[in-house]
Amino acid sequence: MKSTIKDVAKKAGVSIATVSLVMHNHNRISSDTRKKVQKAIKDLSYFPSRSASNLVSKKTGNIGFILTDDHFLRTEPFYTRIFLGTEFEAREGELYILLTTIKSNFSEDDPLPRFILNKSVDGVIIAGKIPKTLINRLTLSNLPIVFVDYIDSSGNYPVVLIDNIQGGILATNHLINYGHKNIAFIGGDIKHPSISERLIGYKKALDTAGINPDPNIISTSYPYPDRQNGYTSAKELFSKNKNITAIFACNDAMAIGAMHYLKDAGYGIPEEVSIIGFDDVEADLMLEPPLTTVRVPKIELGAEAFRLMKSVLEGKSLSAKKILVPVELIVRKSTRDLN
Amino acid sequence: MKSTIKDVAKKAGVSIATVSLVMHNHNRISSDTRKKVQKAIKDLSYFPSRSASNLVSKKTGNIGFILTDDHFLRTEPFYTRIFLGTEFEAREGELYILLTTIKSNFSEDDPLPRFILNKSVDGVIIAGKIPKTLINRLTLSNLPIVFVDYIDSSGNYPVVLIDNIQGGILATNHLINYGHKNIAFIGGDIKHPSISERLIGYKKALDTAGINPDPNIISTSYPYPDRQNGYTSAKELFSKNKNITAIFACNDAMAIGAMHYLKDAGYGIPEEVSIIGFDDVEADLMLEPPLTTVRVPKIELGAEAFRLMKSVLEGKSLSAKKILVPVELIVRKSTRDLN
DNA sequence: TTAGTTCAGTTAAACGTTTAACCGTGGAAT
DNA sequence: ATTCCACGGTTAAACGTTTAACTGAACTAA
Repeated sequence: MKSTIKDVAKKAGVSIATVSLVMHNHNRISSDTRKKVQKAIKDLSYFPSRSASNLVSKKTGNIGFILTDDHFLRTEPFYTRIFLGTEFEAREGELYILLTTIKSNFSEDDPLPRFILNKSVDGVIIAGKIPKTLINRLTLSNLPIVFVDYIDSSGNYPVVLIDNIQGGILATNHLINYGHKNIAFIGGDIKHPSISERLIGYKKALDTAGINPDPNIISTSYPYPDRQNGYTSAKELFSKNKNITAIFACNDAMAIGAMHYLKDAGYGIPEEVSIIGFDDVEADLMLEPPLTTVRVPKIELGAEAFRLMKSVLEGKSLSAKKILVPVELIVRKSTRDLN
Repeated sequence: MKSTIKDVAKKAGVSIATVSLVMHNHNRISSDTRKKVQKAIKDLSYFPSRSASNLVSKKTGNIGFILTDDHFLRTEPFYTRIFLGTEFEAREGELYILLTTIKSNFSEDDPLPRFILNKSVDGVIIAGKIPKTLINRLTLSNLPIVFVDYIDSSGNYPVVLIDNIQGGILATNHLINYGHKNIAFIGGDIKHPSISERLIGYKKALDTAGINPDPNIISTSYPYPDRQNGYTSAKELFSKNKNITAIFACNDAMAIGAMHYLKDAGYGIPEEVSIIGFDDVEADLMLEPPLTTVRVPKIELGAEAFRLMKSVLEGKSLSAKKILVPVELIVRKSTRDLN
């Protein structure tokens, strides 16, 4: 039923090698023959067998995509969007993406993803922060690895990152331009490189504006950046300093949590307190007021990671190329111009 | 570097056929030989090449998993959990899951998922409601199809479903047992089979309790079951009938929307109005009060779908087996006992 | 003793590609 | 006229499995 390269060759009256060469756009073939073959391919709706071609080319044709359970199931679809970007980009080509999750607390004894163990992938894309022990063990497999939105400090890997410093500056400058001076920072986990970079951006912007950042209004000690911790951080911040007029939260989930606190505490948003988030997730638009934020192009991040992986596989790319994806300020209603 | 079946054969001093037979637990092999071979396999950490074995067995070793973008990116991780269940279950075996999304408004002209086009899967799992036109076109490919949490009315396919009627009864009975009589129903889209079944359960429970359902407090005309529509439905319901003391919402997103309305309108939950949802998503616990709901075992649904697919592939299962997965009442704080 | 059967393992073909090496033809250069 | 080369295509080996058919040894039954 399913047609093979032989059927095509017979129908076009050429050898199977010719068909193969046509499939790969090899230029050894005259355009006459090429057309004949292409017609045959179309008529028989021929698709080459992946197994056969992988077998001889010693590729698997798959890319593994690793996420932690937490990230995959996150309420705000952030990493799922990144995955989707990778999938979209892969659709153009021959490679398939094998998605798997690992436990967030992946330990020394947990088995590696099976596509690593039985060598069913040509490379691995890792999205978001994952346990160090996994990275170490992955390295042993000698597979090309590309990181997205996270890079282990020690590692020298190709990576696609958000331009976090720029984002931090963008957000902070927006507030500064709106006349704010007491700008609180809600970071969540300072050990996360993205957060520390956004903090750098924040400080840099403050510095160029000649504002001295009050360490009391910087909160960076909550390990998990969710709504709950956004709420708690905001509460803590206001207990230390009542003069805060604006908050820069390092992701929208924490921003939403902080907004909840502000409402509970009776602060008007943005009349009394302005707030800006980071990520740009759907929920932002449902909020009252809609959240001003820094947009992270999630689909683009995933697509870029795939392209990077491809160029690594083709040997085109230097082994540790870093790509910084720019972010964009999205002004909505949660920040107020004091001028 | 990577060892092949030949290496194992040489090391164990047998033929490659013997190795293959051992790998497949064939009983033609003496336990002595078997042990020798297994040792060699382990020593060389041999894994058979998927390409090679797929090539000869004419399988792809992959299962496609199709979701709409909407479902994949849904704020409440419902279908992503189902996918994860499938992935978990697949991890035990040899099959890989290829996840892809299609546009929710998939039309006649949109291309089929590429794994269908180039025949890279042995079967397809479809989760959630997808456009009819996709189903029709999929059928032409002659691939085994398994549905999860949705079944096209016309179709006679193997399917894993939630026991929606039971769920409807469970939810409604809970409210009845708590002494409620004016129980509103928020369904979203009545054309969705799950919703119509839950409505059946609702009416059945009311009926056995001798309560006559007021058609005015049944809302089933919003196409998309999200928070927004939950809010709107509740508002509408209360504008028609002020005596409602309880709401059964067909998913937690709509329940959350309805809760928002209740709060905005000044109704105490559960003092004045009780509310029960359906699905059991993480967000439920964050709510104030935490939402009583009907738990859908999402991971289990996905796992069951995979098992069903496997048995279909092995020819074990009748072509149109239906599996009903039971649901469970989770009582939290959003419903009040009037007795 | 002989023929048949079972057991445990081997042989070899087949799966559908890719690609290095080869080949024949026609023209260009000498 | 001879040599060379470019062009356009073909041949055939190789990739790593699975499995039907085969083989040889040991045992059984008559």
